[in-house]
Amino acid sequence: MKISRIRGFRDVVSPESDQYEKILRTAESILKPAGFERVFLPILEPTELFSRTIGETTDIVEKEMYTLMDRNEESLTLRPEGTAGAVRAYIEHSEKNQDPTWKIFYYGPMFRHERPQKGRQRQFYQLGVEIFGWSSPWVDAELLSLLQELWSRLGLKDIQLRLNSLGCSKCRTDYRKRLMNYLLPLQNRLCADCQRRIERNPLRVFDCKQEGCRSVVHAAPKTLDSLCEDCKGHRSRLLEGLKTLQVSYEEDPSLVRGLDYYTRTAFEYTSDSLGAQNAIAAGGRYDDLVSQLGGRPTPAIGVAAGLERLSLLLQPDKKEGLKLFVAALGERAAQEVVSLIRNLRNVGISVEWDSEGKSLKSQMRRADRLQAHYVLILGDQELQKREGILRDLQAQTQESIPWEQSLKILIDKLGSKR
RNA sequence: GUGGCUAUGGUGUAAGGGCAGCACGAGAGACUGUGGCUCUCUGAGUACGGGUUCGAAUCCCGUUAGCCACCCCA
Repeated sequence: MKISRIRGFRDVVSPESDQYEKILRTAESILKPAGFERVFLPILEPTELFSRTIGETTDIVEKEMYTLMDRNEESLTLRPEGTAGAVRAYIEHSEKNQDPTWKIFYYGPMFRHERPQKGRQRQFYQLGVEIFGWSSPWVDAELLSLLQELWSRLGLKDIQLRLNSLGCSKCRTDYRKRLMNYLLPLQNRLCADCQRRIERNPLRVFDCKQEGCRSVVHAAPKTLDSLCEDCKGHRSRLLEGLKTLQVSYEEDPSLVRGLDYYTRTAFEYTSDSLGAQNAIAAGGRYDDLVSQLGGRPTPAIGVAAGLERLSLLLQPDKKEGLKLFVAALGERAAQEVVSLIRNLRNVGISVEWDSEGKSLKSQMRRADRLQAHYVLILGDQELQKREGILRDLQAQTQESIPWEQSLKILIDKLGSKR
């Protein structure tokens, strides 16, 4: 019986996988010089880690988590996002080595039980970046600047940065009160979903796309107006920093994030060419999260970028052609050829061959299809003469080379190119 | 989770109650040891399960999956 993949879980194969690689390589080349270390974090965590951090009333926790019982009756969950696990790791890590700062990035699968759509899978891949231990708005500005650099090096155009400040826990509760006071008398103008949201999570009303709700929200008090002096200062210094670093942005007071732990800076990168699933990366500051999970109070900021959405935006790269195809005719030729192939590969020259003993024509065809630059032909005649034929497929020329020196000759000829 | 649309070789498509065809790709050959162009041949398909009918790719129902919107979000 054929067993097929489960819904929303995909095999990421070439050329998409090549693009994931490219994104990761590029990100690494930007982040490493900025002092970030690459970490590998667990995919499975205690359920409580997510329910406590992301927010009990969020969609993610309420209905999208892959939760399972371990053999010892402990409830475990496949991580729906990366930050909670990173914070957990930070707490354990910083206890050990006394250093309150940590700059990390990681990459891996996340899991949410949503209805699949283009750019939305149940297992999806995120690149996460987290910075622990600094509260200065310069850190926010630098992170946004690194991201801008990443988009630009990946050749992405038309990426918008939307920015908001949600305030610290104090201004958030103040604001929440003001917002509820404003919304309650207007309840009947809101859709059913939003009426429920007022009590549970009034900020979410801002996300609603219903006509009635939008008009109500339009005149609603904004987070920006409720910021305390410190938060206002943080915001304005961040905006100055962005100016200095020439990071372009657009302020969006209605931007609230789907996770409850954000404080102060919240941001989202979107692209117009992705349809409804238009967010390619998002993040923000979460200054209370570390202490909330039992660590020493530590300010932090982070971002998550979705690889499938990024790769949808990337132009496909043309594949690098093969350097050498070895056409060995017969078993004896195969015996001669295999260690040469290994040695060439060991110095970084890409080599393929076909061990099925196909006809020369068939092997030449394959070499052509693989866009090989050269073909090395070894058959009975060549074995007799102890030489091989090296054909340059692009130049359409060929020459005989003495077999005993073939390794050296090939390395000379093919090694340094490109 | 809700609603809509869709499902034919590996890929892209035709047949709209009556013989499942075409193109590309793949494999072999024409060229007996040399790729690309050309030609020939070969393999490969109606997502799955029911129903209507003399007869179903085609009509109906269910399932599954994909896409789109909602929702949500990366």
